[in-house]
Amino acid sequence: MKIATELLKGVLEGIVLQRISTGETYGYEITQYLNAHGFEDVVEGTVYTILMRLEKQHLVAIEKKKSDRGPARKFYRLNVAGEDRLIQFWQQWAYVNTQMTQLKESRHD
Amino acid sequence: MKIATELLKGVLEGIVLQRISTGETYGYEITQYLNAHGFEDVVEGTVYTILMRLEKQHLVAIEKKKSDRGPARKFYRLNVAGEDRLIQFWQQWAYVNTQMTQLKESRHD
DNA sequence: ACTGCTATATAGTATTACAAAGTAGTTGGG
DNA sequence: CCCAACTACTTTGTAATACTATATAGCAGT
Repeated sequence: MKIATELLKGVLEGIVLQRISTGETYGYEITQYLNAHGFEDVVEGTVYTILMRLEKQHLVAIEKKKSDRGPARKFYRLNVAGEDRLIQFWQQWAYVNTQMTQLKESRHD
Repeated sequence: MKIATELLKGVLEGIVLQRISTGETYGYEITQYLNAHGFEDVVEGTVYTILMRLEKQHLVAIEKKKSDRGPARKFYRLNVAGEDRLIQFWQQWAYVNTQMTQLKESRHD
């Protein structure tokens, strides 16, 4: 499904954090995963910008490892600040979700 | 609850469309309503820019009416294109929601 | 060599929410 | 009458973020 890119703002960062939190991973793999799981139009450039943003905000630990299939990979793991941010993200998401549902179901007086 | 403004991008337009769809309304009222229903930090400037965007995209019909309490109000109603857009919005929202839930519950192999 | 896949990086653009300030009409208190 | 408070709309500028497009590079198979 085609998703308006504006609807992904803020969401994609949460998704990337979530993906990293379940085990160390790297940009290319994250992109492939998202493309195969409902976010078909997300491109590499987007994921890499997010990863570099996370790094700049000190939410991740990075380790470079050689690959047997191509260039070296930069593996990401969440640090404590990253885990906190992820928790916050899901709380906000749940909250927005709740409010949206109520809004949709409510009528004018 | 404090919501990251990035998480509202795209969402607010849908909310405003939804609010208009349940009966003709105007900017100030929409702002008040949102502030009282989970979106406390949304300010007038934001709502008015959205309304003008909707107008520019020909999704609404506008009627100016005198108020007994202050300056004249600009009332908004959705036209057919606006209704379509609203339907699309909820479809995309539901889709993203589904994918997010699956993503949160999934683990690395 | 060339193609394709793996992998990272970055410059530029469009969109959008928010901050901040301004303009105006109406009402009620002093 | 003046001023504050509330109602109501508008506009300018800024920050954040996803996307477009492109570049770089390693490795494998033909």
